[in-house]
Amino acid sequence: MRQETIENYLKNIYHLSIGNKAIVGNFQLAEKLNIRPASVTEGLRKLHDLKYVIYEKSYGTRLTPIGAKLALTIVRRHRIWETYLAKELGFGWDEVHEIAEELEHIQNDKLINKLSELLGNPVYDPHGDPIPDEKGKIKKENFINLSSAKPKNSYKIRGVSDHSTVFLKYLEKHRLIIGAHLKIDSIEEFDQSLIITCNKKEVIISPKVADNIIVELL
Amino acid sequence: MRQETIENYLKNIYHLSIGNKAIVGNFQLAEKLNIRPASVTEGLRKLHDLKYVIYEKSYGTRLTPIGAKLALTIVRRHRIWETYLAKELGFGWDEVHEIAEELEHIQNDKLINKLSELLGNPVYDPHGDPIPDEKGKIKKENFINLSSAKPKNSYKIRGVSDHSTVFLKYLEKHRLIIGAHLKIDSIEEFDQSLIITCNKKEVIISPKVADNIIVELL
DNA sequence: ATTATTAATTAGGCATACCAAATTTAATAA
DNA sequence: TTATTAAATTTGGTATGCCTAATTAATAAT
Repeated sequence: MRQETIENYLKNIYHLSIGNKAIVGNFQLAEKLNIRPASVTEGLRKLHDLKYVIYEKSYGTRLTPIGAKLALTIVRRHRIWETYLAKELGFGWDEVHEIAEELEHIQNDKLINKLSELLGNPVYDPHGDPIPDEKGKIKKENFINLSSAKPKNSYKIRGVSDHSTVFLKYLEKHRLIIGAHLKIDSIEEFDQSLIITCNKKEVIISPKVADNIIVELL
Repeated sequence: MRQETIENYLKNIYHLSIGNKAIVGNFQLAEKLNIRPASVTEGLRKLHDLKYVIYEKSYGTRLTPIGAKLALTIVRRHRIWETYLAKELGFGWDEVHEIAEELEHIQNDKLINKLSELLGNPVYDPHGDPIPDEKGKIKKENFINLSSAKPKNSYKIRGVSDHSTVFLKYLEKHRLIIGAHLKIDSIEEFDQSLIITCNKKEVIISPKVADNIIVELL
């Protein structure tokens, strides 16, 4: 199996098992990998043989310790590159994801460690995601999705789940950036829209948008 | 055809047509690409269809303007990355080639231009090779191989043809680095070894080594 | 000019990573 | 419990990029 293929599978299994539940289904994984479920079945069987995952057919998949370690290596590479591109080269937070998607497959740990050092060993990337350290240790915070926040409470934006350019450009337009404070005024009963105050301005946010903003209760 | 495959073919055709002659043979190209001649025949037919090369069977191959442009893009990427790794991240000149071999396939011109700018738009990489500019324009110098240098003349080292770690470590050990001045004392008749003086020390150099050192007559 | 020799091509094959269509398995609702 | 629906798997197939072995073409040597 090509190294890049392995890495893309493991990375996405990792993200799915963090974001949703421990056991990952083929259908979701197929969507993330942009391939058909039939191909995923095949790929997972190989990754199982390679001891990267435990794949029980028609049930689900989870990472082995070996697989998790490699997954975290890729996540680290990705987030270090994103941080580097934004901080050192002046790319926008909406541009870095795509480039890092390629750079994360460069096989050289010394390179990543040098970049990390140059950046002062950052713990968060430009999207607010925690960067695993060299050993794969990653900060675990109990931030929540804005979509599950309660009215009248105040929150601080800590990150985003969607990294696409369109989404990030949208957030920027409304000044909904990492670190910003916001208060939930009310929740629209009809469609679950949030009416929030941020930067002294009222903004209405769709449930889909709220679902991709990560906040911390203040 | 995968982009990386295309790029590796074109890059190597470019290097062979500069170093040797305009028309490149399959056998040499196979060696450079580390694949068998039979596979090269197949690859070249495809590159011909894609208009990157003009391939005349059993005769040879040359780049089209389109192909040359892409080849120079790859060469630029490679050399910018090498310079970046050496100058900004402190990698040794013997380490950078391998890493750049991967990095050169990252598809983002803005990235390369930002790196170039950060470095002050360098014209030479750590091995003394000229870096093409954004338009593909590359400095053409008439340096010569040390192996074709004449006794009693003095030269300045301007570059190397082989970029392998072993070779570069060897040169470093003898202080035969870019910029160093040397004088050819004599040429051994028996095996064409060169007896040279560099940094006030006499060094004996094999023809193979001399063939991979590029010098300028002083 | 004929013969070696070396290079290039053809023919037939293999592994990877994907696919669509048909089928099976599991989960959910009636 | 059975019917319905959704997810996962199997089967058979494709394109890519390589390979070896056999053959043909070009080059060099006698």
